[in-house]
Amino acid sequence: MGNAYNVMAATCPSRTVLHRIGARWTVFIVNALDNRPMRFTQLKAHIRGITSKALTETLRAMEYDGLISRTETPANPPHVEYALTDLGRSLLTPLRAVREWAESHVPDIERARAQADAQR
Amino acid sequence: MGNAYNVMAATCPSRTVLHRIGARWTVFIVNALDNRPMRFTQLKAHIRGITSKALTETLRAMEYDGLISRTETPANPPHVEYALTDLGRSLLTPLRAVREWAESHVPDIERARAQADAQR
DNA sequence: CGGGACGGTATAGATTTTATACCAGTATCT
DNA sequence: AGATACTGGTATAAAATCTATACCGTCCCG
Repeated sequence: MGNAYNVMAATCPSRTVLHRIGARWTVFIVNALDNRPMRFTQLKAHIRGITSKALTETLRAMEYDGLISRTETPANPPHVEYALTDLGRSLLTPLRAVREWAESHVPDIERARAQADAQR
Repeated sequence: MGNAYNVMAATCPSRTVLHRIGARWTVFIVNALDNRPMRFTQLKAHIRGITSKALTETLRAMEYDGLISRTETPANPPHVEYALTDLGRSLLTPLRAVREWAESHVPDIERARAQADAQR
């Protein structure tokens, strides 16, 4: 019982989905919201190096896709919380694995690069 | 015993790694080489919509990072085979999960988008 | 009144991706 | 012999995306 979608097909909707979840900052936001909701400035501080614009745009796209919820509490200073939805939480499993792979294979990659550099 | 790397730090080497494995076409190539080596034109035909340039550059970067091997067999017409290395195969597990998530959650995402569109 | 926190926008420049064409070497067809 | 096709790519320019930097309005605190 495979499903009908195949990312290898240029026009398959799953490719759009893969493109979205593979976007530059999505993996960071999903991992950041892992176990707690976060506010805009918290996210910006936590994901070092992201600009407000990139954060805003990625959050908007993820909200549109139903991966996160945006909750505005009327108060001042303004209080806006972002949290993973159930759908977003289901994405956490694979994306956490990707993050963990990156963090645990740095030495392997550096070794491969050094070896490739030495070869020439 | 966590490791010393953290992708949330702007200058952590793991971020460079994450950036590389999150690059546009890496997930496609890793999944395509899943169970068999493939030649350039096979890959290009299998991953519908990729251009020669994107394929060449992604393959070169992945080879540099030690994720794939490139084997040129002296024959004509030219015969060049790309295959996952052990390191690349270890990346297959998380990236296959990402691909599968994309393929299996298309209806959820489409539903969320339709609902967001309806709301305005 | 001055200054800061919050949740962002605006604008322009840099980088990356895509589209389109083209190439050299060999083999095969006519 | 000449035309054609397949392989594994390059070259070039245009289009899309990402980053850097500055700035905003509202409110509160002192």
